[in-house]
Amino acid sequence: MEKRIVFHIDFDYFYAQCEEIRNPKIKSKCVAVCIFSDRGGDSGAIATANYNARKFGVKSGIPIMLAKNKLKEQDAVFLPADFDYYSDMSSKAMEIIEKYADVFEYVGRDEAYLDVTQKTEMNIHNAEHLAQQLKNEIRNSLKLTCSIGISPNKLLSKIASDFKKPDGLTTVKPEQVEEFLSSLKIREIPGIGKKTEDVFTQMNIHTIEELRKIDVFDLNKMFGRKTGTYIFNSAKGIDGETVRPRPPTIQFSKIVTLKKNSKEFEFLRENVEELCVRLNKLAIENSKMYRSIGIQFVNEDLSSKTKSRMMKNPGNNLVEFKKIAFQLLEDALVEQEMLVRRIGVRISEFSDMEGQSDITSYF
DNA sequence: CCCTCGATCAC
DNA sequence: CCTCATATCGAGGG
Repeated sequence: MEKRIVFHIDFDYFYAQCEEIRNPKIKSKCVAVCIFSDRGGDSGAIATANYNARKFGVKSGIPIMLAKNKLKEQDAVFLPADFDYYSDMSSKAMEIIEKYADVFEYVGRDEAYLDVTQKTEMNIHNAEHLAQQLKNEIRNSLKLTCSIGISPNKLLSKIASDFKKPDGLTTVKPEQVEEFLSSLKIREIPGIGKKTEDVFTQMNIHTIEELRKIDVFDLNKMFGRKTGTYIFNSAKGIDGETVRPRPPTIQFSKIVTLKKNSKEFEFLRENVEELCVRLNKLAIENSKMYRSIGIQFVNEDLSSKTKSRMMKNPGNNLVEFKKIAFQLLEDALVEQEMLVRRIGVRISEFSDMEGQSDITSYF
């Protein structure tokens, strides 16, 4: 278990690339894949954009309206997200990728880790050759491009796959780790987002080289034991996480944007009910019972509030589910000042059904 | 040790 | 102008 060779594979601008594959005519244009909310009009956000669009500042997460404004002078297409199609494309690609791995870890529709230590006999040249073959095979069979990072661990490979995109291949050998990381922005470390970055900016810390100078005790004080230690190790490229198949999902959630902002119980109740129905169906499809139920408000100002409750016993009875969800809603509304923009429901603390779903069948 | 809740990340 | 879904951590209270 001493040394490893790990790949991180990332499909380039995945949803937008899928759309280009389906309709190559749009490849020369700006392509933005949109998630429209239930408000109508252009309310919603960008899921992904191709590189033509990114040149104009259009990226995932920004409002559709803003993206349209940025691209108003351009030849651009705005397409509604078609997740079934992307999932199908993803499955086909993952099927190919698995074959190249000793151990395969699915991370999401557009991401995976591979441990290839055995397959490459721990040889970097073999690894680079294998990665190139893999890129070729998925390009030839699906017309899909991806970027791959190769290194001794998951952390470095993830950073490396992001280093050169699209269609990149980046290797970080053990002796190159320090040099590779030094010049990078701390934001490149997965898990360091906007908030964490802001804290370091305040301290005039921008690069990983600068980050390395901070004491682990100080980091622990600032971010807590787990995160502090994680950041400390990451700055040195240290990561012991093994590549392994993903454990089963431990929660399901659904959230909707309300037709209008509101804090009226009856209106919110109807929306919650709909979400309960969909989630309960999902639980049953997956043979899961849940023990915890939660609701979430996203307020007008985008701040959020959650309420949750644990049941004595796991179950998946829709009537019980709704009763608890409505109660949580009522409780949450008591102190509620602001209008609610979006409302969500969550179930967790799963246990498997195992045929004990219907106790009457025992008699 | 268990529960609830907010914060953060990242998509 | 602001989607959707999941996971994780830590504080605070029992």
